[in-house]
Amino acid sequence: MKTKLTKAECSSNLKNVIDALYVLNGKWKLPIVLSLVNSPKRFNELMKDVEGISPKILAQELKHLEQNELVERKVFATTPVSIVYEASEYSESLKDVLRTLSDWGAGHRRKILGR
Amino acid sequence: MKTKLTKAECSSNLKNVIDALYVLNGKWKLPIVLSLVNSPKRFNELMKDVEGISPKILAQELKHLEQNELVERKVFATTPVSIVYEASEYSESLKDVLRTLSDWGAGHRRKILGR
DNA sequence: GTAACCGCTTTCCTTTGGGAAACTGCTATC
DNA sequence: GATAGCAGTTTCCCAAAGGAAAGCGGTTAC
Repeated sequence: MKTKLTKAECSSNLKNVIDALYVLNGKWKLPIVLSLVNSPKRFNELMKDVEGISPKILAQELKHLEQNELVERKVFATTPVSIVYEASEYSESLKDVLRTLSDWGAGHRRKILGR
Repeated sequence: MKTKLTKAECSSNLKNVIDALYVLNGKWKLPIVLSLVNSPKRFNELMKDVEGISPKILAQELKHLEQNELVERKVFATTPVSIVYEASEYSESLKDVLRTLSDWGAGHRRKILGR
């Protein structure tokens, strides 16, 4: 059964959607999170794994992701201290979001570009 | 059962997610689509309904949405011709995407801001 | 014929995001 | 003592996104 989105579904949820997009937006946030989901990494390891990112942007995006509790910065009291970034348990909540976006994106590309 | 995203879920789907975000991104695309889902509208009606948008941006975003087949531009041979924009049937496919994003966004705001 | 409406387009400007390069303070190694 | 690595920061620059204002070609109402 096909139904249009209701008015309620539209307007009352727009703010939520915009909030969600704000967290995921930008060129690097998802690549960083996905790299950390594969394995925790140190700053310079991330620099190598996330190809093309500059240290300024990486530092900035890590702060944003930390504030949103998607990434955790762990400091170990070795000498010298070692700092490791890892995807938080909460970042698993993105699973549904990313699967839905991925499915729609794949279908959309097929529809618009035919491949 | 909680599981981390698999490597396959991560890297192979990143491009799809980025494609999806590209279509939805920007300050105005969702407000325009949602306004048109409520009811089809003419250009100047949209200008009033989507508060704060400039004609340049509205025209530009409508073209983008048309290219992505989310919005249809219909020309009626009245005198003078009347032009009506409406949400396409395909735009209903966004329903799942928007519900998922809205749910996550709402939960996320509660988590981060506590409201 | 003049004013007003419709559906835009054009020009110019500001803001934002992102990139390149150099630099910093600390530690460790040679 | 010099060099290198870590985890960034700072400065400067460029490009893309977006906004304000004006204009434009057509139509219709006065």
